[in-house]
Amino acid sequence: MIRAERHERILAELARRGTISAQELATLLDTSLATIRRDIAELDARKAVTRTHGGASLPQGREELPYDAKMMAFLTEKRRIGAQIGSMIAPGSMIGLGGGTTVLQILPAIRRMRLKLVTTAVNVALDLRGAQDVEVTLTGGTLRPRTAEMVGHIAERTLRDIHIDVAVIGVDGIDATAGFTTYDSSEAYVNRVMLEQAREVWIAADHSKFGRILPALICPAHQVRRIITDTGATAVMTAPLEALGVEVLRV
Amino acid sequence: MIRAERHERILAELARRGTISAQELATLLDTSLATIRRDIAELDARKAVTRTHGGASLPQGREELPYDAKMMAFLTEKRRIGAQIGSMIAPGSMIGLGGGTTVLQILPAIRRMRLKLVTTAVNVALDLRGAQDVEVTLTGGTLRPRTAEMVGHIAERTLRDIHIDVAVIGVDGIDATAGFTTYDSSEAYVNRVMLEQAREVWIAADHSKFGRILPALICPAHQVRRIITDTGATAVMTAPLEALGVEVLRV
DNA sequence: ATGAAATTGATTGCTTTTGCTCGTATAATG
DNA sequence: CATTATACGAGCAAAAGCAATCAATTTCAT
Repeated sequence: MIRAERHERILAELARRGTISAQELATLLDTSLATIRRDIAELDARKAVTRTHGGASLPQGREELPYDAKMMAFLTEKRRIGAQIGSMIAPGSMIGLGGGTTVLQILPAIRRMRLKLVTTAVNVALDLRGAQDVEVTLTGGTLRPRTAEMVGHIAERTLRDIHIDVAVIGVDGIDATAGFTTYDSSEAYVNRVMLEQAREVWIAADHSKFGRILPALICPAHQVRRIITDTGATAVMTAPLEALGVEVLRV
Repeated sequence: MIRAERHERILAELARRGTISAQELATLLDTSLATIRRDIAELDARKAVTRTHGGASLPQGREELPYDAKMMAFLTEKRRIGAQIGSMIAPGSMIGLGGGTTVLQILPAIRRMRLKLVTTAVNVALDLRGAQDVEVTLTGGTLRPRTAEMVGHIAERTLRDIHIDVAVIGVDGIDATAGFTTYDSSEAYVNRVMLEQAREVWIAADHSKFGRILPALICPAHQVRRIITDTGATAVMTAPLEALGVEVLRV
């Protein structure tokens, strides 16, 4: 039996049973324990299974949010930014939230507030599940695997029917002339729709985003009311934006 | 039997009975008391169970655990049901998935398939993020905290624009005359819309759901093509449904 | 066909897990 | 309250599982 076939059958057996011992697999697939262990190790390295003493089990579908390493960059700054934004949000208002690691840091500050909220980010929604007084609406749409954001015409249509008091989105690039940009154009487009539905637009971004220009335009600089960033943003970085009427808040 | 399996079966037994003695577990799992005690201690350390003199019981007081317990009840049966459903799904088809703990067990079987999929359940979507060949669409809508399902007119509108080959939903009650029912009427309604968009409707439910009638009707029995359940479902339970032309599959 | 590379299965020494025993602690019963 | 049965924890020896290595086999490209 070829390796790929063994792997398939191991996964199939696990899907059926949840856990299985190396012994059983060796019997089932009529091969040696050494080979089974190697297989399990490989599948484990690919995160397809979880290796345990004596066998393997299905990886726990932990509701883990899709960021880890990226989350580490400027985490403390992002936390401060998030807390600041939370404190500026009026209770009872309708908030639009995009995706991204910085936006995620707003959630601890608002989960005890009374709010209505619409989001394109699945992880935002999941995090706020359980927040008693936050009514969460998801836009729906096609799921983008990397960021867990929903995009496409479904998301757009949902947003077009909603009036948002404040939309808060994260961006990957901030530049006075190039505007606010990100990597993915479909995400950028959905964000733009959200902004168009909002009376007021805030950008949450740590200082590393200043001066960067990325392929997908979300919106030009003047459409944004304020940027909430950290104290690492120098006057040189922010002055061109302030000249365009964008308020920059450093926390 | 490997440790992970023992843990799972301890949790499953607890989910069903609420409390169990170490003695019984030792007999049930055919292992020594010492090992059972160690297992219980580990699960207790993880807060998955509460250790008591003589055995273990479900941890009380916390809000989330009923869901965990629901998940663990008949888990092995649900896994088999899920695997069976996965094997019956045609590659390339458009699948609609509802929420619920049984439906969740389908995911291991389909995450390596090439599929399009629409779901009302946020946790289904998040779980399938990363499945290379599965294109996931979320319906959007208002998030129900307890089940993480999306309901309301947004979900309905999204579904109305989608043609589904097979819709698979979990239910809480199965009764030939009362039909398929669940606790929450808004979830029931969204599920019904999904069924209406589907060429074929399958129900995934362990045998404990037979004979139960709950407040919210999803659809009458005859609208369903087949029920996939476990071997615990007796002929007495299933005959009235089969008389209505519903195929019942026991796995 | 031939040699290189990859895969497999067996062996060995080492680690983890398991089950047993015994003294102590806990709960139930009269 | 004292007694008794049961459960518990710790320590330890046996068993099971594991990593590393290596020889045999298969696969593949030339």
